[in-house]
Amino acid sequence: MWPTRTGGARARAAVVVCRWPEMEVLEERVAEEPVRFPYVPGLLSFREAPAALAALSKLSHPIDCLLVDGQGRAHPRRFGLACHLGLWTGQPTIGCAKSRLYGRVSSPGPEKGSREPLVDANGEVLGSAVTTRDRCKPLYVSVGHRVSLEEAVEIVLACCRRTKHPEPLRLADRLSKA
DNA sequence: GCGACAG
DNA sequence: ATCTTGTCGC
Repeated sequence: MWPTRTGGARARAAVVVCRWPEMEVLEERVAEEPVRFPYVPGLLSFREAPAALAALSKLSHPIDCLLVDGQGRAHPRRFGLACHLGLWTGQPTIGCAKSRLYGRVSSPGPEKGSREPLVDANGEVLGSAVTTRDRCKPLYVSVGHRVSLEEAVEIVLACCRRTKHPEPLRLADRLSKA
Protein backbone atom coordinates (compact mmCIF):
# COMPACT_ATOMS: atom_id res chain seq x y z
CA MET A 1 0.00 0.00 0.00
CA TRP A 2 2.91 2.32 -0.15
CA PRO A 3 3.44 5.09 -2.70
CA THR A 4 2.80 4.14 -6.23
CA ARG A 5 5.28 6.40 -7.89
CA THR A 6 3.75 5.94 -11.30
CA GLY A 7 5.41 8.70 -13.24
CA GLY A 8 3.67 11.99 -12.92
CA ALA A 9 0.78 10.76 -10.82
CA ARG A 10 -0.85 13.74 -9.14
CA ALA A 11 -3.26 13.98 -6.28
CA ARG A 12 -5.70 16.79 -6.89
CA ALA A 13 -8.03 18.35 -4.37
CA ALA A 14 -10.35 21.31 -4.40
CA VAL A 15 -12.04 23.33 -1.71
CA VAL A 16 -14.70 26.00 -2.00
CA VAL A 17 -15.92 28.54 0.51
CA CYS A 18 -19.66 29.05 0.54
CA ARG A 19 -21.88 31.46 2.35
CA TRP A 20 -24.46 29.54 4.33
CA PRO A 21 -27.28 28.90 3.67
CA GLU A 22 -27.39 30.94 0.48
CA MET A 23 -24.42 29.00 -0.93
CA GLU A 24 -22.88 32.02 -2.56
CA VAL A 25 -19.39 30.94 -3.57
CA LEU A 26 -16.77 33.22 -2.05
CA GLU A 27 -13.56 31.44 -2.88
CA GLU A 28 -12.20 28.38 -4.70
CA ARG A 29 -8.81 26.74 -4.36
CA VAL A 30 -7.21 23.68 -5.90
CA ALA A 31 -3.96 22.01 -4.96
CA GLU A 32 -1.91 19.11 -6.26
CA GLU A 33 0.63 16.79 -4.74
CA PRO A 34 3.37 15.08 -6.78
CA VAL A 35 2.71 11.54 -5.61
CA ARG A 36 -0.36 9.96 -4.19
CA PHE A 37 -0.81 6.94 -2.03
CA PRO A 38 -3.04 4.25 -3.48
CA TYR A 39 -6.62 4.00 -2.43
CA VAL A 40 -7.06 1.42 0.31
CA PRO A 41 -10.44 1.10 2.05
CA GLY A 42 -10.01 2.52 5.52
CA LEU A 43 -6.88 4.48 4.63
CA LEU A 44 -8.36 7.12 2.34
CA SER A 45 -6.86 9.88 4.48
CA PHE A 46 -3.34 8.95 3.43
CA ARG A 47 -4.30 9.44 -0.17
CA GLU A 48 -6.48 12.53 0.13
CA ALA A 49 -5.42 14.52 3.18
CA PRO A 50 -2.12 15.93 1.84
CA ALA A 51 -3.72 17.54 -1.20
CA ALA A 52 -6.77 18.62 0.77
CA LEU A 53 -4.63 20.31 3.43
CA ALA A 54 -2.61 22.02 0.72
CA ALA A 55 -5.78 23.38 -0.85
CA LEU A 56 -7.06 24.54 2.52
CA SER A 57 -3.81 26.35 3.28
CA LYS A 58 -4.31 28.42 0.14
CA LEU A 59 -7.58 29.88 1.37
CA SER A 60 -7.52 33.53 2.38
CA HIS A 61 -11.11 33.63 3.52
CA PRO A 62 -12.09 32.31 6.98
CA ILE A 63 -14.39 29.32 7.21
CA ASP A 64 -16.87 28.10 9.81
CA CYS A 65 -17.05 24.41 9.05
CA LEU A 66 -15.60 21.91 6.59
CA LEU A 67 -17.91 19.55 4.74
CA VAL A 68 -15.80 16.57 3.71
CA ASP A 69 -16.43 14.03 0.94
CA GLY A 70 -15.70 10.94 3.03
CA GLN A 71 -16.40 9.43 6.44
CA GLY A 72 -15.84 10.99 9.82
CA ARG A 73 -16.42 8.71 12.80
CA ALA A 74 -18.15 6.13 10.63
CA HIS A 75 -14.83 4.36 10.19
CA PRO A 76 -13.41 1.02 11.44
CA ARG A 77 -11.00 2.98 13.66
CA ARG A 78 -13.48 5.83 14.23
CA PHE A 79 -11.21 8.18 12.38
CA GLY A 80 -12.00 8.84 8.75
CA LEU A 81 -10.80 11.64 6.49
CA ALA A 82 -13.13 14.24 8.03
CA CYS A 83 -11.61 13.57 11.47
CA HIS A 84 -8.07 13.89 10.14
CA LEU A 85 -8.80 17.20 8.43
CA GLY A 86 -10.62 18.52 11.48
CA LEU A 87 -7.87 17.70 13.93
CA TRP A 88 -5.21 18.92 11.55
CA THR A 89 -6.85 22.27 10.89
CA GLY A 90 -8.68 22.74 14.16
CA GLN A 91 -11.83 23.49 12.21
CA PRO A 92 -15.23 21.90 12.80
CA THR A 93 -15.72 19.17 10.17
CA ILE A 94 -18.50 16.92 8.90
CA GLY A 95 -18.08 13.61 7.10
CA CYS A 96 -20.52 13.18 4.22
CA ALA A 97 -19.98 10.06 2.11
CA LYS A 98 -21.86 8.75 -0.89
CA SER A 99 -21.55 5.16 0.24
CA ARG A 100 -21.06 3.19 3.42
CA LEU A 101 -17.68 2.04 4.63
CA TYR A 102 -18.44 0.61 8.04
CA GLY A 103 -21.38 -0.08 10.32
CA ARG A 104 -24.89 -1.45 10.02
CA VAL A 105 -27.89 0.61 9.02
CA SER A 106 -31.44 0.10 7.82
CA SER A 107 -32.80 2.12 4.94
CA PRO A 108 -34.25 5.51 5.87
CA GLY A 109 -37.59 6.58 4.42
CA PRO A 110 -37.81 7.97 0.87
CA GLU A 111 -38.68 11.51 2.00
CA LYS A 112 -35.96 14.14 2.31
CA GLY A 113 -35.00 14.46 5.95
CA SER A 114 -35.49 10.80 6.86
CA ARG A 115 -32.58 9.26 8.70
CA GLU A 116 -31.49 6.02 10.32
CA PRO A 117 -28.63 5.55 12.77
CA LEU A 118 -25.47 3.87 11.52
CA VAL A 119 -24.22 1.61 14.31
CA ASP A 120 -21.32 -0.70 15.02
CA ALA A 121 -21.53 -4.27 16.31
CA ASN A 122 -22.09 -3.03 19.87
CA GLY A 123 -24.87 -0.66 18.94
CA GLU A 124 -22.70 2.44 19.27
CA VAL A 125 -23.90 5.19 16.93
CA LEU A 126 -21.31 6.06 14.31
CA GLY A 127 -23.35 8.32 12.09
CA SER A 128 -26.59 8.55 10.13
CA ALA A 129 -27.85 7.43 6.75
CA VAL A 130 -29.76 10.48 5.54
CA THR A 131 -32.18 10.87 2.66
CA THR A 132 -31.14 14.23 1.25
CA ARG A 133 -33.62 14.28 -1.63
CA ASP A 134 -36.95 12.56 -2.15
CA ARG A 135 -36.61 9.01 -3.43
CA CYS A 136 -32.82 9.14 -3.61
CA LYS A 137 -30.41 6.75 -1.95
CA PRO A 138 -29.13 8.12 1.36
CA LEU A 139 -25.83 9.82 2.11
CA TYR A 140 -23.77 8.75 5.12
CA VAL A 141 -23.22 11.59 7.56
CA SER A 142 -20.93 11.39 10.57
CA VAL A 143 -19.10 13.62 13.02
CA GLY A 144 -15.72 14.84 11.94
CA HIS A 145 -14.57 17.34 14.54
CA ARG A 146 -16.25 19.79 16.93
CA VAL A 147 -19.81 19.26 15.68
CA SER A 148 -22.57 16.99 16.96
CA LEU A 149 -24.15 14.40 14.72
CA GLU A 150 -27.44 16.31 14.91
CA GLU A 151 -25.79 19.53 13.77
CA ALA A 152 -23.97 17.66 11.03
CA VAL A 153 -27.18 16.18 9.64
CA GLU A 154 -28.99 19.52 9.73
CA ILE A 155 -26.15 21.28 7.97
CA VAL A 156 -25.93 18.64 5.25
CA LEU A 157 -29.69 18.80 4.69
CA ALA A 158 -29.61 22.59 4.53
CA CYS A 159 -26.91 22.34 1.86
CA CYS A 160 -29.06 20.06 -0.30
CA ARG A 161 -31.68 22.45 -1.57
CA ARG A 162 -32.66 20.78 -4.83
CA THR A 163 -29.99 18.14 -5.24
CA LYS A 164 -28.98 14.90 -3.59
CA HIS A 165 -25.46 16.06 -2.86
CA PRO A 166 -24.55 19.09 -0.70
CA GLU A 167 -23.81 22.14 -2.83
CA PRO A 168 -20.29 22.68 -1.43
CA LEU A 169 -19.31 19.12 -2.33
CA ARG A 170 -20.79 19.38 -5.80
CA LEU A 171 -18.82 22.54 -6.44
CA ALA A 172 -15.57 21.16 -5.07
CA ASP A 173 -16.01 17.93 -7.02
CA ARG A 174 -16.58 19.82 -10.24
CA LEU A 175 -13.60 22.08 -9.60
CA SER A 176 -11.26 19.18 -8.84
CA LYS A 177 -12.09 17.61 -12.19
CA ALA A 178 -11.85 20.76 -14.26
C1' DG B 1 -12.63 -19.81 3.87
C1' DC B 2 -15.77 -15.93 2.19
C1' DG B 3 -17.67 -11.43 1.75
C1' DA B 4 -17.02 -6.28 2.33
C1' DC B 5 -14.49 -2.51 1.06
C1' DA B 6 -15.12 6.10 1.90
C1' DG B 7 -12.64 7.74 -3.01
C1' DA C 1 -12.44 6.52 -8.52
C1' DT C 2 -13.61 5.61 -13.95
C1' DC C 3 -16.39 4.07 -17.98
C1' DT C 4 -20.72 3.15 -20.46
C1' DT C 5 -25.76 2.69 -21.43
C1' DG C 6 -30.32 3.97 -20.56
C1' DT C 7 -34.04 6.72 -18.09
C1' DC C 8 -36.18 10.54 -15.70
C1' DG C 9 -36.96 15.36 -14.26
C1' DC C 10 -36.54 20.43 -14.67
